[in-house]
Order: sequence, then structure tokens, then C-alpha cells
Amino acid sequence: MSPAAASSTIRVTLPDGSVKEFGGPVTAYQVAESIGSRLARAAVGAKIDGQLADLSSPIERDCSLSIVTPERKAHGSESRATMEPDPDALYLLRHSAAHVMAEAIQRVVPGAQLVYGPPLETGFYYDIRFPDDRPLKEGDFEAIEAEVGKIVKEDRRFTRYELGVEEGMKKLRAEGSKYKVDNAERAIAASGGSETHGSESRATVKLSWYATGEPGTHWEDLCRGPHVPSTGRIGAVKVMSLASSYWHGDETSDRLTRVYGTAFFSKKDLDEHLDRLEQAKARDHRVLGKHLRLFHIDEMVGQGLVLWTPNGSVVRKELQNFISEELKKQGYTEVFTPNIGRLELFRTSGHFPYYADSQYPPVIERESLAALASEGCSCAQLSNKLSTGDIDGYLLKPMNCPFHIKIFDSQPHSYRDMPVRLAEFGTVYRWEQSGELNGMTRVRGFTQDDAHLFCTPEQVQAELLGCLSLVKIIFATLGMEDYRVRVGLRDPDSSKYVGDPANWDKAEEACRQAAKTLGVPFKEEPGEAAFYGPKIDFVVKDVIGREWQLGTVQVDYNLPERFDLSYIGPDNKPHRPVMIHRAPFGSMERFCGVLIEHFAGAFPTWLAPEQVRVLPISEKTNEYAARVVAELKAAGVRATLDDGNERVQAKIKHAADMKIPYMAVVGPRDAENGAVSVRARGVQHDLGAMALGGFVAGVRQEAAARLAWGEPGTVTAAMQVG
RNA sequence: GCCGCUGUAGCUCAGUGGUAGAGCGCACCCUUGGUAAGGGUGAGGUCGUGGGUUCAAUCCCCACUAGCGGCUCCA
Repeated sequence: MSPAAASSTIRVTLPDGSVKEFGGPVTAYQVAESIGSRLARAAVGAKIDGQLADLSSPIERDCSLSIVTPERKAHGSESRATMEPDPDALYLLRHSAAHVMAEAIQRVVPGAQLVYGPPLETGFYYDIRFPDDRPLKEGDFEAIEAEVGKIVKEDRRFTRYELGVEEGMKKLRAEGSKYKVDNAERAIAASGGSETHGSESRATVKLSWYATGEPGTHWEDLCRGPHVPSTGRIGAVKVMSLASSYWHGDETSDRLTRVYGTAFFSKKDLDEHLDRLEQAKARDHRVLGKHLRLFHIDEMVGQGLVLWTPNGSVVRKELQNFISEELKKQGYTEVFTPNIGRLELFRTSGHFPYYADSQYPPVIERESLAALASEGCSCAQLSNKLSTGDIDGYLLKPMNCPFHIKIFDSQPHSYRDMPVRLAEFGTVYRWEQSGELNGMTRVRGFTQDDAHLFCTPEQVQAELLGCLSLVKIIFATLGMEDYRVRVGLRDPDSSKYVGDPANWDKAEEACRQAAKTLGVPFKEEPGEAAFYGPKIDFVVKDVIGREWQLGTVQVDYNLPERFDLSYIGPDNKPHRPVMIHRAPFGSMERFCGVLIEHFAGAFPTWLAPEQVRVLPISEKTNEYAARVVAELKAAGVRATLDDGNERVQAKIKHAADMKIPYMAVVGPRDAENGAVSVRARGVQHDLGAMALGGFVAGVRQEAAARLAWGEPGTVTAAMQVG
């Protein structure tokens, strides 16, 4: 169709495939009205040719259009009319709420300069530069929310207007906010024009503003949009928290205050959201770790250094046993190496001094230290001497690989011995920034379920697959399905990577191929590689949505080079092996932390620190209860006795609080029959009596088979069916 | 490291310019009770650390320290 012909009739295709014709330009709102007045009232925006837009957007040519309303039909339930929040609607809402919050903040703190305020998955934020003598405090939230309430109540229209580049930039410069000038420049650059290279496109590029009300009268902000029609559509806004951020994420640039908020169409939705956050907190591994006595971090021991208490140690040990069994099947051999090593080792590997900032400072020999002190050596000189090798010292190991390399290199290898697979639960230490530490998920000392595979170039692909299958076995056994796979490649613009680009290409291709055969979707991410090679990472989310890298598999052509490793090939000549680094759990600390949240502390029987608690009804059956416990223990079941001076009801409550899989209630009736009355975690009633021998065998088998909680074959499942 | 918030009994948390309180837990006593908290009594705190203001500081101010939420970083 020619543009000329299009000028009269406009055809709008709706989501159901029907077509509406209009005699001339219309707005999205008018289209909605033509469909139905209820729809028009509910509408908060439109999607025009897949692009989210204002309801007031003019439609001047044929297009497809859908009206965005707060709720939409839930996926996969064609027949029933269940509704769920529409993500596009929430996007519009939160983007709009960010504007309203910013206006409110500027009322509360005059002189606050706005920088950038995008919507997020669960809310929005606005980066703001506050006057140095008037930082924003949490105590200001109430006043801000009150102002937000007023603006919402006034129900002012979001009014868009556009200016050409010249005029727009003039306006922004006159207003004197370098942040908004910068935003505009970026917007212009992104849309093809640029201030410095004036071009044809630049003349057509427009900058847009949104006034909350009348331009010139009411508050306004440079913004691409789109927004909901008016502030009255914003149901409930809450200012959530404050954080510091950097302009453009650059730590040498201006420090800004990031104000987080969230918004929903109704107060009820907001309350539900806050409720969900509250529930998430209850399964936070730091909360559960304390409550279930799984681990302890002590100020006197040091930041980020985890003390594994007896309960947590059981979980860890079971996981280690599990993986050790898998390693045996896959032909690994286990090794042990020390926690420190000479600087020379890490100079060769490249970890020192390039990563000196993220390591604990070196340990220096007594004599060297005394000599340097008597010379009056400064810190800077000392640091210099350590890097150059003028003096030697030891480093708490940041990685296990150099040690495994020296084990490999301690004897000659033939291609016939390859691959050599060395595994170790190796503890490493890294100086993470204090603000980064987080429970067990980000720590300064942690144990990797590490292994290094030394193989021939031909073996790389097969070994990579072996590693990936190991990760899959682990995730499947633990029922962890909610993870994503990331192939970390090098960032072409960065200089932090070491080694030959040709080898990098080979390694990246090998990872890509291996990831493809994994059978799960993956994403390639440049810049996420290790400094020595590309990697395949398994990333999971914690209860509050933060992502953590767990399992990792990395290809490395670099370290074999640095350590001049070789094996003798079929041609009787030395060849360079390739290394694969892999840690399917990542680290025991992080993995257990994530696992605690995954299970909300309710571990499957094989992992549970306490598997069975025996609860005598009264003192009269204490003796029988003790025999039950002894029998369970003899069978290798982790069982305890609660012979406290309480009623069973209280004992049940306490056992449930500790999320113990099974309770064995025993009274005179059970004692007489040699039975136990079984109660399973999460089941609100007694499952009935069971012969003691059968119960012991059942729990033992359930644990030995590493069954998931309640799956066929467990005691719970058997008793509920029978 | 940066910004904000927080630090009071083993745990969760109230509270106050005149050296502290609850619930749970713990100890002891009564109770011997068949499936999600029986009753009583009691012990337990240099109010994160160090300075300052004050007649007087757990409370106000400053610094430090640790935790939390983010930012940056993450071999």
C-alpha cells in the first residue's frame, strides 16, 4: 500500500485477528472506546506493533494493536477466566510511579537532582543526587509517601510533549542538570543522531517530556515514556529502601542515592507483595541457619568465615559423600593439598600479583620480615618486593589449581594415562569487599568441590560433557530445576584475559558445543569468562531474587602453558595438555546456603541433620523410647530422644519447628507391640503404627537411596498409601 | 570500598537522659498427659567498642566495628 493511499483509511488489527477501520488518525484510547467503554475505562496503555505506548498515542497508519489493562487472562487457562497481573501494565504503572515519587521527593528535599528512574521486575528506583547537606534518610519516607498520595489523588494526566534536539538541549542546559543533559545526549545518540555529528537524522530526532499535568505548570521530567494515562491510576506506592549508586555505574564518578520503591494497581496487591517478601525472609538461609543451628559466623573469627556447626556439618558431609561417590564412578582420584603455598607458585599461575587486591595479604618469612623492618621498609616497598620476587612469602590459596598442577607435574605422563582427573574438597580464601559478604553465599573462606582434568586436546569435548552430566545429576537428585546456564565468554574490549587468542577461540567453541548438548537453554555472555578461559556456569536465584553462580566448568589452555606442562604423545614427543576446572556445587558454603533456601530448611531425609525424633508419651515409656533410638542409631539413622517433662503435643511442636522428617511417638501401646506411631513432617496427623523393624529399615533405605521428600519409596509415601 | 538502616538476655524484639523489660529457650519443682505450646518458680544483660556532651548516657554527638539492603566488584 502506498503512503498516499494510507492517508485516508487506517486499519487496526486487534489481538483476536479482527480488523477495525478508521477514517483518519485516532488515538489508542479511541480504538479502545470503539471496542467497548469498559475496556476503555480499564485501559492503562497500548501495544502498537508490539511496542508499548501511551493510550493517547496517535495512530496514523495501519498497525496491530492490543490494549493493556491491569490484568490479563492467565496463560494456559483458555477455558477458565483466571486473571493475572499484566507485566506490561505493571511496567507502565511503575515507570509512572517513579515519576510521581520523584516529584514527591523534590517537594520534600528541594534541590534534589534527578538522574535516572527505570522500572524493575518488582518495582522501580530513581537515582537522585541530593544536596550534600541534605541527604535522604529513611525517616523521610513517610513524608514522601504522603506527597505521593496527594499527587495520586489529584489524578493529573501524564502529558507528553516533544522538542527538537536544538530546542530541547537548550531547555535542559538552561535548567542546569548535567544528568538530564547527559540522558538526552544518550537518547539522541541511541536514536541515530548525535550532537557533535549533526546529520539528517538528527533533525528528525525528538526529545520527549512528560508533565504530570499541564506542561509549564506542573512537574515534568525528560522521559521516553510511556506512562499510564493519569496519576490516579496508580493504586498503591511504597518507598522501599535507600542505596548508594554511581553515575553510569562508574565508581570514580558521582555518587548518587538510589531510592527504591514499588507500586501496584491496588493496595491489596501491594500488601500481598509485602507479605510475600515477609515469607521469603522466613526461608532466608541466614535466618534458618540460625534457627536450625546449621552454621555460625562469629565476629571474633572474622568476616565471611563460616563455622560449620554440627547440624550444618551433617548436611555438608552428606553432600560430599554423594559427590565423592559420583566422582568414583567417573574415574576421578582424590588428592589433598595445603592451605598456603609460596608466592612463587602464584606468580607462575598469574594469581599474584594481578589479583592481589582480592587476596589476603601474603604471609612473610620471619627472617625476611625482621630484616625489612630493620631497614625501615615502607608498605609500598614491601608490596613491590613481594611482586618482583625480591622477597618471598606465602599466600593463603585463592585457588586449588596450582597445587593440582604440581601434582600432575610431579611425574611424567603418557597420552595413555590421560585424562588425569584430580579432585579435592579444597578450601580457598579470597578477600571479598566487606559490603559484598552475605551469609554463606558470599564469603571469604570457602571449600570448593574442585577438580582439575588434564586431558589431550581431543579429549576436551568428552570431558566437558562428563562434567556437565555430573552437574545435572546433582541438580536432579536435589530437585533443583530453577537454574539457568550461562556460557561465559571473554569481553573483546578487555585486557584482563591472559593467553593466546587462538586458544581462546578453541576453548569458547568447545564450551558452546558442550552447552548445546546439555539439552537446556543457555545464554552466551561476553565478559563473564574467567581470566584464564571461558566457562559454563549454573546460576540460581536466592529467596530475594539475587542470582548466585553455583556449578562451574571452565576450559583452560593458559595454565598448562604457564607451568609448561606436557605429556608424551603417540609420536613420542611432548605435547601440551588442556585443563578443565570444574566445581559442580561451586562451593560447599554457597551451595548449602542456596540449598537451605531451596528446601526452606526442610531437608530430604538423607540430608536432614536429625532424621528421626522419638517422642515418649510419658516417662513410663522413656525406657522403650531409648531402645527405639538405640536401634535407629545402630542402623545408621540420625535419631534423638525427647524425654523432656512435657506433653507429646509440645514435643511434636518442637520437632516440627526443627523441620525433622520423622517423629516416632511411643506410648505403652507401642511398647507392648514393639511398634512406633509415625508422624511425618508436614503431615498434620498420625500416619499410624508401624513395626519398629520396618520403620528403621524404611528410614535407612530412604536415606541410602537419597530419595526426595515424600517421593515413592519413602516411609511417608508408603504409609500414606497403605 | 561507597550510601542508608540496624546492633538491648542463647533467640525474636519492646523501652527510657536518672545503670532495663516481654515472649520463646534454659534450670528446678508440680504434673505422667496418645498427636502442633499443661502449670509454677528461678537463673541469665558493662544495652556492639572507644571517645565526647551532661550533675547523670543504653538513650544525644563523633569515630570505629559487625550485620542488613543496594551500588561497584567477583579468579
